[in-house]
Amino acid sequence: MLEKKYNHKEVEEGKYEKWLKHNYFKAGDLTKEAFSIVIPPPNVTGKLHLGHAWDTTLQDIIIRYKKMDGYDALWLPGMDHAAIATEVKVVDRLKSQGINKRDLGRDGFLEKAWEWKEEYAKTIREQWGKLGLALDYSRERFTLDEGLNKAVTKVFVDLYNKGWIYRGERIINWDPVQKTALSNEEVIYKDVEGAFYHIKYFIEGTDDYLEVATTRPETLFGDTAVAVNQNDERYNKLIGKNVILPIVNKPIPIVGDEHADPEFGTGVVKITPAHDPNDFEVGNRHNLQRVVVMNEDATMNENAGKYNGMDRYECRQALIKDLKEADLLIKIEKMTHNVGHSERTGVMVEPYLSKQWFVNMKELSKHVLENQKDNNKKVNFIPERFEKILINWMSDCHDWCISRQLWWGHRIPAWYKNDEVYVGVEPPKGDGWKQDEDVLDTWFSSALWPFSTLGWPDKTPDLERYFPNDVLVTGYDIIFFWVCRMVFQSLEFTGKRPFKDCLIHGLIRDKEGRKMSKSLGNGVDPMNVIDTYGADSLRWFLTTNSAPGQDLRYDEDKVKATWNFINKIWNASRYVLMNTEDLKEINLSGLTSSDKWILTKLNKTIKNVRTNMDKYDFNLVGNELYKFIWEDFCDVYIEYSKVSIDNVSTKSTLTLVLTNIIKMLHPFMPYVTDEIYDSLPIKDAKSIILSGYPVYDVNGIYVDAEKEIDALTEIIKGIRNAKAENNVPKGFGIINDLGEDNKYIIDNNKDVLTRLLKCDIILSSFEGATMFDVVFSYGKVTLCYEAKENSKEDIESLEKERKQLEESIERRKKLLSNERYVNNAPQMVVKQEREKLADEESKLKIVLDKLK
RNA sequence: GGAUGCUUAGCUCAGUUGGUUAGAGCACCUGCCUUACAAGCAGGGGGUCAUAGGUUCGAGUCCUAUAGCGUCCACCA
Repeated sequence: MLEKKYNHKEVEEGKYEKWLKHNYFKAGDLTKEAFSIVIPPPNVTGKLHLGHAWDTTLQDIIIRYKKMDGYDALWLPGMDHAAIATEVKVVDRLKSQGINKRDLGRDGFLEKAWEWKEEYAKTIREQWGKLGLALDYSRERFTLDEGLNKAVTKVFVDLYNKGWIYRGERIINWDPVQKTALSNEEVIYKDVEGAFYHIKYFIEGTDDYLEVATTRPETLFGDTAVAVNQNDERYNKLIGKNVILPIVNKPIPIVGDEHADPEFGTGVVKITPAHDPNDFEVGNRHNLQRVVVMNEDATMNENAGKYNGMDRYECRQALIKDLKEADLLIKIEKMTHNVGHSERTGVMVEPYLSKQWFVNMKELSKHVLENQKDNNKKVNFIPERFEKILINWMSDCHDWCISRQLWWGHRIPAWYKNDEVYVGVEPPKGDGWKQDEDVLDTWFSSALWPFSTLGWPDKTPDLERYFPNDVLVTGYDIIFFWVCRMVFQSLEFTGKRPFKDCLIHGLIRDKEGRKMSKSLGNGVDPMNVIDTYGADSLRWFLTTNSAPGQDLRYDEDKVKATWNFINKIWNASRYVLMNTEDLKEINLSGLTSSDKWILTKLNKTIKNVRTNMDKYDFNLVGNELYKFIWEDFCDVYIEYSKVSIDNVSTKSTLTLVLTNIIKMLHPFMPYVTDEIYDSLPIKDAKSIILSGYPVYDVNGIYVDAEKEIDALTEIIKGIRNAKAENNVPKGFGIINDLGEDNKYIIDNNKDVLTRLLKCDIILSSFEGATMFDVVFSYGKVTLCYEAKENSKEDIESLEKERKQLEESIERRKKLLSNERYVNNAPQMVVKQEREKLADEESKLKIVLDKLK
């Protein structure tokens, strides 16, 4: 028997360990149809946050649903090495211990990084356990493990051999703290207070100058031209002449290029091909030299002359001072502009000319776009609109810079000897070859996650069976740098989409709608929520409180409300268990009308729940279940069942309905439903996880009983309402005036009525006191009680009701006299409209009587 | 500049293929310790669905425009 009150801590204690011990999460039953999900691997950089809890709970719901519904459902766990993110953290930790990364050397550092990984992997696994996730740990993978390295290497070598991976000098986003290249996606743009420095560039051999406006004066040493627009009449006659580069006193050409916008700034742009991506392009068009003026740590190099060795900002100040003194600075104009910062180290990114590896995206993205046109092969986004992010990104994507000057990651399988380059799975034969020092972008390995985790490139049975995955669940924020890349790599290397469905959810925010972040300190630790309210409450809150693809605000009150809901379920279960201890078997012969009614509602609920589960519309499932459990089952059926609780049919119905309720709830609330299931007098499986998901049964629909009890419930509600509004005293009676066809509704349910209404008796007639009718669409019930004067408030409320009824009747009459409405609207709708009208007309009559 | 989401009750949000006086939770008011549950039960109040047009017999729902809030991408010498 269950404890008197729901105690989430007691309920959840030890259950996960029990599930693991029984191997309930292990996939591989070949007699069943396969279903698979791979977890989006969390970074091993820290603890899981609420966003992870949301994302993984959604997946757990799907997996548990499919398992119960007879599938061999695999949920494959794993984590991401998160190259730069982790390396930054490990470096920081070493620094706090007084250790420098370079002093450790590559192997020594990697040892520390692996220690870090093990530490955080352990924390993450514990958190998964607290959330109750049905993960198959026998298949856990890591993006840097041996198998994945094999996959990564093969992909790199194959793409290289196709000519789609190349090495080249480009302007890349350079992180001068971590001393590595970054991809565009690793750069965060922020508004920064800066200035436009207007500098004189004298035209060679004259006293005239061009006014050049720049936000980055320190890059001046790398200027190899200034550009003006060909159509800019102010300057175009100067094209071909030279200007003298200030401070350096070296002539550089004036070129005509469309990059110079006459409307912007002064219309004259200094061209620094080695430090600006646009200037790089201009440089290519005009064959300009590329002069790098900074070192890897963003200090100035020898090309900066006397500023050599200064930090870039230090140099800026010194240079401005010198320009001022030389009367070369015209003005400094304050402005805010958007500047890129490294996502991980926060430092301002330096556009930097360097030799990096790139993936040419042209063919790869073309395949994705073509594939999305085929309904049988495409990735189905849910909600559909998120497909646009994929399409947009694939239609206009730049080459992908994949090399990183880090140690923590997959090392690039390229070797160099003098001018020779070798790329291959195995190191080259012979002496003198030196392997590339760099590693690959972390997304290069996570892009292969859906198939590399299943054994690819080997043809393993798991790959055969569980690929493509059935669904991938992730937030919209990483569609473009993860989902997109999985799609093109999968199409390229397996010939198939990585997953059939891609379920997208939003971001979790704080109560005020702000993003949760460390700097705001508004983050909520899911483990604290679990401690206070239980994993079941958290899970239900996360998955039933927003529409698909929409953001979600964390609201503790709602988690609390969920706890109350679970407590309600708990108590309803106690009621059922208390009354069914002696039940030996489910026996549905001799069902009462209310038994049939709840079975009918149950069946309809099952149907709707399944439909919405299949659409991943868990918010609707939540509404459906909440309403069915709290209103239909608790408020109505349990109350009605109290008059027939000695019947085996009622005991059986209670057990059956409760069993189905907790089964439908199980994917959302695994712990409490497991606990209740184990307490049931009659069970169909060893554990709720192994039991079947409820199935809609056409024979379980009792139309007449449904109508009868719906009507009865409406009558009870109507009388309660009338009672409350008219201050009807306790000892009142009612007369059954429902008419011949409907009389049975009251006659058959006298016990229920007297119990719930607390009325003395059901009368055949009543004399000598006040009576009034409560009217329903199928007849009326007369309330009989000792009369009292209408109070002022009563009259006011009656007048209000009269007004409302009159207006409503007017509206309906008008509608029904509209021929086009009557002819075009569905007959059912018109019929209902007529019934409502009749209903209101008789109600109005009563109100008018009372007002007399 | 391009794309995209949102605007519904005091607050947070639902609202299926258009069906006719719009739903939930929390909050609020009234009455109840009724043997599953007072973290509960019963009853109630509260919204011209951002604005303006349009399509339709009928619009919260479809179309167009506008406003406000938010997000992403690109550019920013």
